[in-house]
Amino acid sequence: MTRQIAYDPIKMKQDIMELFWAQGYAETSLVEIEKATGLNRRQLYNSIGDKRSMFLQALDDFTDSSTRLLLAPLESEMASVADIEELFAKFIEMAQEAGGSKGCMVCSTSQEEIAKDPEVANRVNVFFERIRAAHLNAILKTVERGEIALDLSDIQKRADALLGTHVALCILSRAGRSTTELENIADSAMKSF
Amino acid sequence: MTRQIAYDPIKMKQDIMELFWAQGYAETSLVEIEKATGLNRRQLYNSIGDKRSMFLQALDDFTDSSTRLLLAPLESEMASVADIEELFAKFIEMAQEAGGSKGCMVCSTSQEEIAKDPEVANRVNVFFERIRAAHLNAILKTVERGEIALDLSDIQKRADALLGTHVALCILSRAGRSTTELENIADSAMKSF
DNA sequence: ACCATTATTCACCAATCGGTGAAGAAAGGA
DNA sequence: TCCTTTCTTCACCGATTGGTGAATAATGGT
Repeated sequence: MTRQIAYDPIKMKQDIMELFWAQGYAETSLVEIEKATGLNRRQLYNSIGDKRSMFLQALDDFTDSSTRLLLAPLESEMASVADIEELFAKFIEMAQEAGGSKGCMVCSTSQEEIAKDPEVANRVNVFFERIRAAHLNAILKTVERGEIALDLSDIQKRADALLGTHVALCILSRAGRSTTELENIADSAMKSF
Repeated sequence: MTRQIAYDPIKMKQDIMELFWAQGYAETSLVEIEKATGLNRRQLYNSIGDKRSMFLQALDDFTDSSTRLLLAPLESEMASVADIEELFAKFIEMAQEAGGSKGCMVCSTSQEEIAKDPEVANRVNVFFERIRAAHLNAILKTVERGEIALDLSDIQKRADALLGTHVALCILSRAGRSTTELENIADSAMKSF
C-alpha cells in the first residue's frame, strides 16, 4: 500500500549511538551522521526527528546495551562483589583495545552543555542511579548470603564509593591513562571487601 | 612611541578561562568570548592568537590557579594525608555553592574531541600526573614522619587510587550529584589511612 | 492500470562558525 | 607638527551549521 524503508533502522540507531558516543553531542554534525549511517538527513529526520531527538535515542540505546553487556550481572539475584571486580576488569580490558576506550557515553555527556537539557539530565541521573543501585545490589546480595558482614549504612556508602570508582575508570580510560593506573584504582576499591 | 592596549590582559585571560571552563572548547564560540571579555575578536586575535591558542592559554591559566588554590598544600614539604582530606572537603564545599560546581577543566577537557590535539593531550596528562604526584607526596611525607607505615609500592598504588577519587569528585560534582554521595566517595577513599 | 500513501532525493535556506583586510585612531619620539 | 608604530573598529569572507520544501519514486490494495 505504501513504500517501505530501504535501510535497517536498528543498524541506523546503532551507528548514530556509536558516533555520538565517540564524539559527543556538540561535536557531531549531521553531515557526519549522514556519512556514518549512509543515509541523508531527510531520512534521519523523518525516522527519528531532529539532532536532539537522535541524541536522546542514542543515550537510551547506550544505556540499554551497556546495561545488558556490563551491568546485568550486578543486578542479578546471584550478584556478588566478585561481579564488581569482573566489571572493573572488563573496563580495563576494553581500555587496552586498539584505538583505546571511548569510556562511558553517560559520563562524558554529563560534562557537556547538552547535559543541562532536562531530558538529557534526567537520563544521565537515572543511569548514574542505576549504576549505584547495581553496585549496591551486588554488595547487598553478598551480605545476605553471609559471605561478608556489613550494615545497611555501610552498604550504601560503599555503593556510592563504587559509583565513584566506576566513573573514574570510565573517565580515565577515555583519557588514555595507563593500564596500571586503572588497575590500581580498581584494586584499591575492591581491597576493603 | 606606539599606542597602548586599553584593556587588562590578565582579566581578559581569566574571563576566557572561566568561559572555556564552563562550556568546553567546542561549545564556546568567538561571539561568546567577545561578550565575556568585552573585546572584539580582532583584539583577541592580535593579543593571543586563534581559538585554539586561547584554549591552550586557558588550560595553562586553569592549571596554574587550580594548583595554587587547591593542590599546593599537597605539594609542600609539610604535606600530610589530612591535606588530601581537606582538598576533598573543599571540592564538596564548592559543589554546594549556588550554580553548582564547574568541576575540573582538565577532567572535562579530557573527554572532548580537542583532547586529541597533541598540545592539549600533553597538558591534560601533565596535570593528571601532577595531581597524582601531589597525592603521592602527601602520603610519602606522612610516612616519612612515621605517622603511618606503608612501603613505596603501596604508596604509589594509593596515589593512583586518590587520583581516581579526585577525578570522580570533579566529574560527579559537575554532574550535579548529591552532597552525601560526594562525601561517601571522599570518606571511603580516606578510610584506609 | 490506477491511486493513495509513504520513502527518497536534491536543492535550498537563514544563521552561525572561525578568521581576516584595511581604514582610522591613539601614542610618543623626532 | 610630523611620522612611525601599534591598537581599535568595522565590515566582510567562505565554510559549515541544523533544518526544510517540493518534486520524484516505490509500494501494494483496489
